[in-house]
Amino acid sequence: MCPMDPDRAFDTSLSLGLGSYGDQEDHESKIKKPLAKLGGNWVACLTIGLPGGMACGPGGSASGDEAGMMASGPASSFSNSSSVKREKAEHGEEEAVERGVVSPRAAIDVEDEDEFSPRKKLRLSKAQSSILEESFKAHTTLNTKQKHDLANQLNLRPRQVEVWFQNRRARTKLKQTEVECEMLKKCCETLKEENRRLRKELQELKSLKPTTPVYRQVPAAALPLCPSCERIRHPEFPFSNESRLWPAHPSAAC
DNA sequence: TAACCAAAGCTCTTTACCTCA
DNA sequence: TCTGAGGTAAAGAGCTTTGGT
Repeated sequence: MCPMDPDRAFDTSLSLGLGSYGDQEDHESKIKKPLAKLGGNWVACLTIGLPGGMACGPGGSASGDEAGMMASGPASSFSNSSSVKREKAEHGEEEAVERGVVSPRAAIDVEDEDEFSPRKKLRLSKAQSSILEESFKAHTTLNTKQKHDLANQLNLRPRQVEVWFQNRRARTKLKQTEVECEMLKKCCETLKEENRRLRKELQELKSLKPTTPVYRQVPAAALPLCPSCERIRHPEFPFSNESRLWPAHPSAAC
């Protein structure tokens, strides 16, 4: 599989009998790629299946007053020093923000981009995550205008919104893969059971009519095929040696 | 019209940080 | 208090598409 070829990669993972994608295409995305199809039924199911507000992560330290949080600016914060950690541990994140120990994200980004280390880990507030989730439900990819609008609304950088959507698509795809894996496992079990049942049936038929040639009871689909032309093996010599396996075969390769 | 190039955007993978049991 | 696992924001590599020249 070529990881850099989304088409092929996606075909490999999705062509295994699910076939229930919606026709929804993200018309605002200029790339009509398979991932855009994830905006269809499967994504909808997965999204609904996730617990509400899950995307805000395990932090959950918010008091639940989301309106208040949004009104006072993003509660997202960085832990850039041990003193900040201590402050947050002792007084809670919101209080740290209020006390100015943890700066609002927007102020850091816009005004002092280079003040902190390159890896700036933030945690989105519940309100921010909720809005992003709602937006993701509407469209799994964003055009430039949508990205900037959302960034303004959430007081984030457009790049952060972009990254969030990238990660969100990745999570969706991962979930989807897990769902498919489970379905394939079940399918495999069903086929195994069917195989056992047919074998048992075959044994019973054999015991009833021991003189009947076996090949007449075997469905065509179960007969061996020529690897080059895929013709069914000649019924007159079902168990003959290799030189007589394909007596009427037109190909010299066999 | 074809070839080239740069920018933008995407996926995939990895890294770093945070939280929790 | 320490630690490992899990979740997730962010970064980097590489690819594709698109628009300009």
